[in-house]
Amino acid sequence: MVHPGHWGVRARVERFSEPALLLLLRERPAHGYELLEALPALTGESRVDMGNLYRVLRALEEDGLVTSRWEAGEPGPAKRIYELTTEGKRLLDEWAAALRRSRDRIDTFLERHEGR
Amino acid sequence: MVHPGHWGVRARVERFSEPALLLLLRERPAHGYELLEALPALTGESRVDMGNLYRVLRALEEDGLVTSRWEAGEPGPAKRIYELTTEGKRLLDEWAAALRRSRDRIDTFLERHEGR
DNA sequence: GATTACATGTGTGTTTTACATGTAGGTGGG
DNA sequence: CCCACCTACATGTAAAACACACATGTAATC
Repeated sequence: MVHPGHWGVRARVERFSEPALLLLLRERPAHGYELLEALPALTGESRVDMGNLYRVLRALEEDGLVTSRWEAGEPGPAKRIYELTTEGKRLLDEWAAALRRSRDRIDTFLERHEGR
Repeated sequence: MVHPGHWGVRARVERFSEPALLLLLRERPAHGYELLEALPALTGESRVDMGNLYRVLRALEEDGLVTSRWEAGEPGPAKRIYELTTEGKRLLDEWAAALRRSRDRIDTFLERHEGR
């Protein structure tokens, strides 16, 4: 976004949907589409990109941070249910720690901005 | 960073060096190298990339958010001194507002993470 | 006069994010 | 029954942001 005379500012945290995802999954197992609908409440974005969401979920699974199983039978297309592993919970805690540091940095900035 | 079994988390705010830059310039005009040394205290990063810093400065200037003048005479190489414009100050305030929202989102996340 | 430090840049590849599109089963209407 | 639409999962690709490496010139200092 640097240069088109536009300069829209959002102050997004990089890959914030990732810890949000992990937090939702710690609360209870869920399938992708469900997470897609629950995420905006946490991220503040109006919507989250599906493509990236599923990619992150698969990558998380590859590294053993979540597990998944196919849930058939119910009406509608088969759902892939994701569940957080112990490793995944550890990652979530790392994210929380990093986010705490990030928040403190923002606070420092804001205090300095108000002029103190 | 998604996929190589690595999952390093930093929770950086996107383009955070930009508002940091503007804040420093509001405090007083400065040249690039000076900003480079002052930035880590605000951003929390060990160092800031020069290339990107100068690119951001030029882009800001292109859009009238900062102005610059060459300062010769003094010992050492000529310095390009950057100064914040009124437009630039307005942008800084927008950033501050966005950062406040971002901090509140993080707080919401953290509270939900502690389980409340 | 070679080396080091200051100061300003450019070039290029990687990572992250956004946008567009594709597949496929189930549901309800005409 | 077949067409439109919804749910659910997935890939392709391009733009944005970022990091790493390199290039240039001036001046102090050894």
